[in-house]
Amino acid sequence: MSVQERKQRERAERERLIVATARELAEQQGWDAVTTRRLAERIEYSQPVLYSHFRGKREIIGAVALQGAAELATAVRAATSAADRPRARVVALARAYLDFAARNPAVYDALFQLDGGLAYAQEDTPEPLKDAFAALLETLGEVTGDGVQPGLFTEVFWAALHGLATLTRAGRLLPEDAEPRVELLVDRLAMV
Amino acid sequence: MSVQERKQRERAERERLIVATARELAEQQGWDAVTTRRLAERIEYSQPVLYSHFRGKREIIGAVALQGAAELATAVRAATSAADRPRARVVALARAYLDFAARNPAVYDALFQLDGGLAYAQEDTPEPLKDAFAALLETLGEVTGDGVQPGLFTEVFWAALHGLATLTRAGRLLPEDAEPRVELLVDRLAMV
DNA sequence: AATCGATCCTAGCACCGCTAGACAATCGAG
DNA sequence: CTCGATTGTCTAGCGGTGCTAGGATCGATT
Repeated sequence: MSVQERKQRERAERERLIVATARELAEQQGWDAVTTRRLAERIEYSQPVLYSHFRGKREIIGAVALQGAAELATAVRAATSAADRPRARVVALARAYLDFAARNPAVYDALFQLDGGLAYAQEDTPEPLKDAFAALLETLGEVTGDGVQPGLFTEVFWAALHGLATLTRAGRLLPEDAEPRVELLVDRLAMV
Repeated sequence: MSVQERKQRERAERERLIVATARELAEQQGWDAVTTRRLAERIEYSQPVLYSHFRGKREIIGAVALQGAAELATAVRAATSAADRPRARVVALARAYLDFAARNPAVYDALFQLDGGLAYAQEDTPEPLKDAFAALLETLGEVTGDGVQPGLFTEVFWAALHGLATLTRAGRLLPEDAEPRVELLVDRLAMV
């Protein structure tokens, strides 16, 4: 029995290695550089091994995305829990979100820009994604204002953050004015 | 002389054909399906002809993007000019923007999602892009509110719209609630 | 120790963006 | 009108991509 268990452990370990390597390579040189050949070479296995763990490249992207979603949720919760007043919590949330996107561009791309084959806003949405949204909802729910559904408010606030994150990263917005943009967004959207 | 002129005209015509075909193909089957081979086949020329008009595929995407920017600006101006009160203009702007993104997903991708090799937020930004931003600024400038730069406000509002557009298109937001999201966004962000 | 199943790799498919070089059509000079 | 030069286009091919079939090899079990 323990032989099989060891094999399973090694297999799981190798799968982690694949995801970590893909993520690392993507952060270093962009997702375009993450080819199955390069990835296989880095983990020191041949290409087909990748396909014994994942259906294809998109599933590898999806795995990185799920990892990122969990980290994003953690980062947001850590930032908001450190602030005591509602407005400060929202500001902290916004900063943490944009900071995460800026520091982990490849992961953010895997989450929201690339096709990782993940289902969103549905019944079978993976848990980490639902939880990341929940992390936003926890803080934004208390500044939603009257007559508005917290879920709807969170979607709009999230969309605004997402827009800022992607447009900034794509060079459409200059990063210098990031802070006043956050201030403006929070001042107007959040009912504090 | 007129022979050369005719050739130039034919060349320009063929260039339009390339851009139009690329756009059409992208809208029909997505940008992944826009390969140089398929594109060449559709315009009934060989691949290298494409490279006598554009440096490469990204420049073709860029050409579609510029076309889209001009149309977006037109659509926004048409929508806003049909409304008489400031709030109605902002709502019309938001609807027109999201509508454009929903109706021309491939063009919207070329503009903001893909790499078309275009410069943004800079000195040498192509005119259509600057003009599209100007179209937003014209309407949003009058609802910016005190103590805020219209440019900054426009960036934030635009980012929110962009976020809604992309997240909706990617299946991250359900399209059913689009209208209340717009209402919420305008109610909160615009100082009417 | 022999067997047999799991595991992995080599080799290759069809496709991608892009380009060198051959070829044909057209133009201008004599 | 002829002939060389120029312009335009195409065929063929390069190195790369994601992905997979099929053979080889290894190791656990009998």
